[in-house]
Amino acid sequence: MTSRQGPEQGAEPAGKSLFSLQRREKLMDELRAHGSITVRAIAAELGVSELTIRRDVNLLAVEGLVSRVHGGATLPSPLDRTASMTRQQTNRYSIGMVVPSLDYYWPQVISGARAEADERQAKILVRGSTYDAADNRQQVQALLTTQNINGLIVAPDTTGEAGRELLRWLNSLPIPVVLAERRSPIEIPAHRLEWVATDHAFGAGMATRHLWQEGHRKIGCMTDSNSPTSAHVVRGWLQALGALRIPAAQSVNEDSAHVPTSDRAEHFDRILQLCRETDTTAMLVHSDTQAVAFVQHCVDRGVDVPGSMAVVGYDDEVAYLAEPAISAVRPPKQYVGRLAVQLITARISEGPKRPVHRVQLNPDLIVRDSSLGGPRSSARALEDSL
Amino acid sequence: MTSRQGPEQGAEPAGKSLFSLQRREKLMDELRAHGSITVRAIAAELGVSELTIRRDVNLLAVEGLVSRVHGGATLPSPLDRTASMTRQQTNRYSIGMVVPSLDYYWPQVISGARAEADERQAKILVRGSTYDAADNRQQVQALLTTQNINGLIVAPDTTGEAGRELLRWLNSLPIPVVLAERRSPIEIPAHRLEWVATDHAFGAGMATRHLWQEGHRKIGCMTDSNSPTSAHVVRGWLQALGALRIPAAQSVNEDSAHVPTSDRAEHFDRILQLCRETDTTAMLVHSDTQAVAFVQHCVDRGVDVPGSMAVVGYDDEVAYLAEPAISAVRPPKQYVGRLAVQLITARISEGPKRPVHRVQLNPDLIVRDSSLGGPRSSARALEDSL
DNA sequence: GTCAGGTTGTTCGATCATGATCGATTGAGA
DNA sequence: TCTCAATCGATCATGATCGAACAACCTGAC
Repeated sequence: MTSRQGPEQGAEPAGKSLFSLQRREKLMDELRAHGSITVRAIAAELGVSELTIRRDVNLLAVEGLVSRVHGGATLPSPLDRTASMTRQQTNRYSIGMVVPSLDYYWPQVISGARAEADERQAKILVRGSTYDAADNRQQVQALLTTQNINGLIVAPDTTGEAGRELLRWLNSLPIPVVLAERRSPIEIPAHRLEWVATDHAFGAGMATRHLWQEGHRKIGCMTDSNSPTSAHVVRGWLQALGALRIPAAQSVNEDSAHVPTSDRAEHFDRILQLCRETDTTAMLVHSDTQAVAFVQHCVDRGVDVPGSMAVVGYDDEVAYLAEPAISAVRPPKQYVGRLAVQLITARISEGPKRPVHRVQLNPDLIVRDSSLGGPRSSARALEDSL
Repeated sequence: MTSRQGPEQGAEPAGKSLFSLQRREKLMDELRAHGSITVRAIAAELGVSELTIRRDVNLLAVEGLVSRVHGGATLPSPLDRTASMTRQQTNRYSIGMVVPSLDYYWPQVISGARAEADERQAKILVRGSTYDAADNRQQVQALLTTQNINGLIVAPDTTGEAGRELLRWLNSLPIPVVLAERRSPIEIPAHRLEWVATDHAFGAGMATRHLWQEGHRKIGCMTDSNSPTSAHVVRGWLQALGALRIPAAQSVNEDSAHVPTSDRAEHFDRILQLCRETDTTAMLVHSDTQAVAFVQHCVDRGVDVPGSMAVVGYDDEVAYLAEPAISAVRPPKQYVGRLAVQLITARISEGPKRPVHRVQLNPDLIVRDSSLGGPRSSARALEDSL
């Protein structure tokens, strides 16, 4: 509603008179930028009398937003004895949240975010989107224009030129932005973006090492390149193979992204065939739903799990439902949501002086039956069973 | 983010006068960093009379925030009978902290950690060590056996086999461990180690891009391979060169680690010579102390800074002291300490269910005079001046 | 037009922060 | 234990800053 001028008011000290609210905003900006202000300097800069500024400072001090000192004000300091003891104000922020899916993975992230927001008396406004940059932007835009939000948590598509452009745009928004389960590239244009993401490469590595420790010496990987997670899983798997001195070139690495459900059985048969040919006795399967289907297929084909084919799923939504129950890597989804809210609220209250935070969380490995015991009678069993 | 900052800012002696509250905060910072202060030193540093400092100390002593001693003040000691008995209940946690240096870089990290610990009613026990794995271990061992600590913050040597072994040992300790300004490798044996570290590569990249934007097209790098930071600085610099399409192979990249002070002038002359030969008009210099010496040398040799040689220092301890004042990358040291304490206390109270956190913080670029304006008359001026 | 309510500016005595002086006190070394 | 230099605190002077009271101004409602 109020049209703001440029970042610096520039040449007109006494130009358009600001409303008191804008004055106080400006004052807080200066304060956050420099850590302190003098009444005199601000009064001169805004072209108002010092008394007016003093009144503003008093007002802000009552709200606990600044500490009054003789001659000016500083950021609230614990040394400030006059600080009101009623710390927890009606500090309610509105935080927008745009996630690419409302039925897979993200509900738990949202739940974590909501829990944290409750504790901080903030409100979360969620919008579902897709895994597509254009739609991401549309949803964010909708939040920005229809709601009055103080910060944004978003899990955008970061791939391709559209993804990079989207990141640049997010980086330039006037409100703080935190990416969830996404990283900003090292490029400068996104230098303000903070993020919290699960270290999926670590998780994949952990799963691979677990299979190795159980006795498997050929470990394959089944991916779903539809998901942005898959690239990290493959990276972690390859890294682990390297560390374990397993030749990656001969390892089974199949993608199921574009296999229609009708061809799934055939697809799995081909993978089992590949495993037999390469003596592969264990598979890391991205998306546990896929893992459940794969284990089911193995059981149907008489392939013993885990005796002839050990399976670790990546992600842990339904892995426990299979028979046998599937070991799975479990990303700390609740914590991702919680942390995103923590980052955004801290950023809103501390301003740009706070350094940009980028957090990785390690997933857990939940060991169930599908990966225990090591290969039994090696590839023979698998061969016999077919 | 990049912030423009006048010459007066920070801790310079005769700079802008601070408010009393800020003085007291600064005083507490110093106190937390070093454990004690002298009235004289603080008075000199802040450019105020000793009486003023004494008054501040009295004030803080009345609030129980310091213990007065003859000539200065110390952190509140239980032996101090004058302390108001309004103290809260006993500390909830004791946190050990082992840092490789007590006079460079780390005091500010300690100060941040102590400040955060105060707010969480925890106690920090600091031990100075060296940049050597064996001594790191000894100091940690000493803390473990002589004190009853609930968690450990440590900045160990992570290089070589000794470093890896040390990390394995730290990972296996029965108490939570957080690394400060160090990362654990992707290796599994350190999978429980959490860390918080400045993204020095990002900082170096930011500095390089800043120089590029100022018009420099050949940007060199001077390192100090004694420091564990240097490798990251070089990495960030090279990355940025790549992104800016500056050929790295022909770029000046010199190390000053093993140059004795006596040969320094000669060493700098050689670097200037190299810059002339390669048309290099800007240098990123690791450790701002080195940058100060380098700028001094340039001025002595009649090389105009920033006209003929622009300089950005890495680290911002003394960069503002040079003439001209040196632009510098400033790591968020206070925040590193704060965050380390946050991580360790959260880990202690939430237990192993909490996922492993690994946090990177971005440094700031403080732009001063030594890098502004771009190359003037290119390499000619540099050549003429020699 | 007028009046109420809000915001801003001016004046001036009160208050505050700081430094200088100078005895009183302290404590480390002889 | 003694001594002496360093440190401390009471007091005052000075200049800057603050706040109460009132005046001026703007705005919108009736």
